[in-house]
Amino acid sequence: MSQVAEFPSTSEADKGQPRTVKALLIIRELILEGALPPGKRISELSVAERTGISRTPIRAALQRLEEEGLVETIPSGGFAVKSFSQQDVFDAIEIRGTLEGLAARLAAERGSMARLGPLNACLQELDEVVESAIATEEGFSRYVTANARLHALIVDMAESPTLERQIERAVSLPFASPSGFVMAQALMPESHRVLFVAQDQHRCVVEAIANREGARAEAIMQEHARLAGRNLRLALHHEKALERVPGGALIRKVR
Amino acid sequence: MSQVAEFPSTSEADKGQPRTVKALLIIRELILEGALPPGKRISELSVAERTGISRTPIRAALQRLEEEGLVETIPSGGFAVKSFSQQDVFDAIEIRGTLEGLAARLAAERGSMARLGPLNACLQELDEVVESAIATEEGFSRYVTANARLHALIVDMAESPTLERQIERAVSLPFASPSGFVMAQALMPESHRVLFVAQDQHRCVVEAIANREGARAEAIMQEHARLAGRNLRLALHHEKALERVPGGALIRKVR
DNA sequence: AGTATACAGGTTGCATGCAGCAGCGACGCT
DNA sequence: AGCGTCGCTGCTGCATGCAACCTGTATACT
Repeated sequence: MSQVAEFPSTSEADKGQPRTVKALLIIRELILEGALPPGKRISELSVAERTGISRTPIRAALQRLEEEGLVETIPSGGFAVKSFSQQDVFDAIEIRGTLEGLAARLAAERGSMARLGPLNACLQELDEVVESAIATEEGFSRYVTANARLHALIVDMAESPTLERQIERAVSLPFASPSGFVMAQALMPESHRVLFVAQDQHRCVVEAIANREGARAEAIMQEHARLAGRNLRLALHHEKALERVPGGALIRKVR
Repeated sequence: MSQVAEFPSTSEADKGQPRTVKALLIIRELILEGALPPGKRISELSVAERTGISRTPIRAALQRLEEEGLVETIPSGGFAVKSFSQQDVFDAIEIRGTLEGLAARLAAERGSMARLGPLNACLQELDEVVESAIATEEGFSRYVTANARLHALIVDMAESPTLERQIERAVSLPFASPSGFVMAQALMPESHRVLFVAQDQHRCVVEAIANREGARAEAIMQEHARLAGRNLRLALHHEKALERVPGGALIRKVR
């Protein structure tokens, strides 16, 4: 895990990025893949050596990661990898559901119906993935992409930059993201059917938005998020599955 | 506006603070009081000169302010003061209401009833302020303090650090805070009675929490936040009142 | 006259030096 | 032997130097 010269999969399109962004991506990746264990202090110098970037941008990246919630400051100075109780994760999911619910309601109340086109297209793509290719690894991958896009489209339709920012932040805890547990589901046959339920909710929420049924859209979206909570509960009993959850290593086994 | 040697009211207890925190407080104050007009680029060097702090901590403070949402990055580099449409402000208030509503529901569902003591004490203090001293300037000030404490106690009772963080962030836009418009109300007689309504909602939400009526607590808290929206609407017609809203200078007159 | 170009000033992004502090280990004292 | 104290090492927080970049202006050319 401690290759000295090379660093994780941030290979593509790193060249033009400013150093700070590069450092942010690298450190986030290191944390999520578990290379930096929770609770451990992150030495600026060691990261600087491993990445060839000087301490200044690394420091900046760590500050941003603290805002994201992945690291925390140590009273005596510096930063440490944060860890999360299971309750924390459930709460994060509930928060996302609440905010996405608000987005869905606003989309229903004030969204421009012109946006329904892309939404429906996205729905249809998800349908195809769920119906046909869901058994394959690549199918899950496609599902994750399309699922993320659908959620983004709904948030867009709310037309509230403030809300968008807030949701972005809520989702920056990766296991709270809409796609957080999908890849884990590939390993848990008993949760395959959850995808059908999820897709049904997708259809219902879009229908509710189209009908300007704000309260309904909100309620569905909240319940939709709770599916992730159920998957988390399942994954907590599957060691292998939890490994596939981004940032799963940060979840404390004992609460 | 450009006093060279001195800076705003950050006089008390600055000595022991690290430079970064000091810079953060100073810059935030400069923005909120309107010394740095919205849209204007914040020159690191000029702030450094005005504060006597070097560029490094100033830069760090600006990054944090960007996360808070008070400044934004300029594509060509550096930071600028952000401005907000009226819709942005309403949305920010709605988001706070949603999150505080979630907090109230969680407090009702899983909060420890031992926490009701301080809550009721706080309620009583608010009662006294509202009944007697509300006509005076100092009365409003006391109201702001106690109101902030009540809101904080409710959030505490939800016992969710994640949610607490998220609410902290939502409230970092100062005009979205529970106390954002209270000081403005002092200047708007027609909104005095709003305080009675607000206090009634305080009582009701605590009662709902005590009875473990989660849905009721959530709904009341959401509606409670919308009072701030009504005050905003009033304040937008009172030039003087808007001046008393922290960060009021950042709200664009035209949407 | 209008436009394009080149130059200059200022500003950021980054690297690095330095001082101060916290943590840790070893040594001496009781 | 146990405990307290001293010294050291490594680290962070901050200051500053430097190069690249963007912007704005003035000039020259069409």
